[in-house]
Amino acid sequence: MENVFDVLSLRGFVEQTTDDKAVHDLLQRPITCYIGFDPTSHSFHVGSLIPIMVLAHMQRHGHRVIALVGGGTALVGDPSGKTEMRQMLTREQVNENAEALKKQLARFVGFQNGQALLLNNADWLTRIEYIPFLRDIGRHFSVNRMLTSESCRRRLETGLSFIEFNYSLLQAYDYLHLCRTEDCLLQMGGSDQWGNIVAGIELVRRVEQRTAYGITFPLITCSKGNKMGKTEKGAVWLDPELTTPYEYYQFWINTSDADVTRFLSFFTFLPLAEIRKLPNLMGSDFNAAKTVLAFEATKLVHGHSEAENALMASYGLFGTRVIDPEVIPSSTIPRHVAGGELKSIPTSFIDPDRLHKGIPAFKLFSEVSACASRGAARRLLQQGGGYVNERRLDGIDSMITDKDLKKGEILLRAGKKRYHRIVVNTISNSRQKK
RNA sequence: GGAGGGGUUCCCGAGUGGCCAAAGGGAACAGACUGUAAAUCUGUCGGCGACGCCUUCGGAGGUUCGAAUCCUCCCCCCUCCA
Repeated sequence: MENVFDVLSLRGFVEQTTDDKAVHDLLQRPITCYIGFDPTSHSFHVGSLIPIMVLAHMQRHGHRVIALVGGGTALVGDPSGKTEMRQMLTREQVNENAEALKKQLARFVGFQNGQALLLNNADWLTRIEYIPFLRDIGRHFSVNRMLTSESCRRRLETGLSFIEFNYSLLQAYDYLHLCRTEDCLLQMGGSDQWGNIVAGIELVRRVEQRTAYGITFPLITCSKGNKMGKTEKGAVWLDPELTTPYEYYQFWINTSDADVTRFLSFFTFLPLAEIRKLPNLMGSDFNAAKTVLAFEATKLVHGHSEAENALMASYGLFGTRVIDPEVIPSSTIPRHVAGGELKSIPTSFIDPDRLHKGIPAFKLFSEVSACASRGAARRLLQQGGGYVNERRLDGIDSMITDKDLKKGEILLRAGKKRYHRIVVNTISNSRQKK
């Protein structure tokens, strides 16, 4: 079997390793590896996709993967990067979150038969006794050394509490623990975790006299250099309740040209050879590649049929695209469909009576949260960004009435690409808001 | 515990009695141009059926015709001293 390390490197996942050759050799045989995840939310967002994809690649290449939920470390706060101390969670919250995260993870990684584990470090960290910990673990850490670390130095300027300063000890202890109990010898993480990973490796060497390894991923940014995963509505979540499949699809299709091939290799399992073979993309050719990206990425998180719905809705709104069979042949994207079915775009229901009387457009836009507030909706209309059934509304006094109905629906558009569907409510009392 | 410096609208950061819903920048949004891209230019950027009203400048009171700005108490952060 192919060595994962080569796959990961070629796909751009590897930023740094503790020893390229040794890591490569290590991965020749099935091993156990882990990545830590933050359990402060009950859903991942796209920012966590890189580590998730790495776990998936690992497992696909026969390795056993551990997703470590930092329930214990979440009680402490990580000094690296963040300027603020992390908000602390109760164990119950962490457990709930961990359960939810596991479900999302299960779309990428199989947990059957122990081929993947989800562990919570609260299980061992909360049992630590202070004195033995100091004596057995603490002695191996040099404060001088810790102070020179990038993450500490930055925080020393703004202030760093002792509890945060200890974070890397706990992180290192996790590694030691997993090495002992699960024979885990590889930890991976974002580049901001480098220091913590190395600390763990050193602890393992000193205590167990074993050599452990580490890999870090690059921080994924858009080509513009800002962090990815944000839209006007905030973070892009994997949970369909927080970010619907349609919105998720839209997020990916709005990828910048410069990021498309990179994102295809990061966020899909499509063969690298095919991604590289994309016909030299020119101008609007990029859109075909983006469509594949959006479809595949949505399929991974929400399943094939949701991805197809999102695709159809997008075709209906933005025009159908025929995806050339030459473009990423392995993709299961439907290649010759006509769009139309809009049911997966954000939808609100409205009372027929209200519509009959007429509703000021700005009210309706804000009510269905196509705009953040009525003021924002007024601004939108003033600036010519409000549309009803693709007809631009002029003036802030525009009314929307049942004359605007088309087949019992009204299609609102805010700006260039934010659509919202209004459906007349036939069952009078189920007024729904989104 | 002592001395000093701070907490401003999403973020950074001006503002030290009325001209302040608060400079400037960033982010974001809209329009034009495009390809649901980028860059660029222009506009918007607390809430409200809105030439007015309401709520914001760490929290609570107070002085004043009038407070982000002055006073009192409290909370939090930073620096130095103990």
